[in-house]
Amino acid sequence: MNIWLMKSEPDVYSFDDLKKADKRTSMWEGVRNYQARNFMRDDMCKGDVVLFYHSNCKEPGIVGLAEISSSKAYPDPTQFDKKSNYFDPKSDPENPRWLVVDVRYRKAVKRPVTLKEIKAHPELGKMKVAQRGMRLSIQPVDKAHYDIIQKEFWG
DNA sequence: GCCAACGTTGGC
DNA sequence: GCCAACGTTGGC
Repeated sequence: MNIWLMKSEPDVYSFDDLKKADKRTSMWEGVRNYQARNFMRDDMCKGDVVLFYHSNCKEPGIVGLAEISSSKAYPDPTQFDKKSNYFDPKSDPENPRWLVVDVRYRKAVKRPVTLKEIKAHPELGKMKVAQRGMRLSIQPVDKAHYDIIQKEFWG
């Protein structure tokens, strides 16, 4: 089982939005970065754990736990939707460039694990998300880091 | 709102 | 294939 950190801007799609979604599940649409796409395509498995991270907001940090609920990645419909912000005219419908997975809500944290705390923590500070200039929106998480978060924040 | 860091694009 | 210019991300 893999563990992932997935970023979302709460103004665009928050952890609460996922909770309120039909079946508490949503397509993770709009990924337009090849490295992140490749994680979805090559490495994600149904049941993988997801740390849901709020970015570009007042208090960035991990706000909840989710899981991958599709058995594999599949084409992102928004790439072909001219009205979508995620429309990509260069993507060929015969060979779609961008993929999604389904993500299902699991539970909220007792309190958010803020980026500030992550950076200040001797171990968690080593997480990718804490590193300077780290913009990747889907990141693998070490089990050791997940265990710490689980112990200290889900208790 | 600022701006550093990064990924992508496109001319050459 | 190089690299400058550009657009985006995302913390602050």
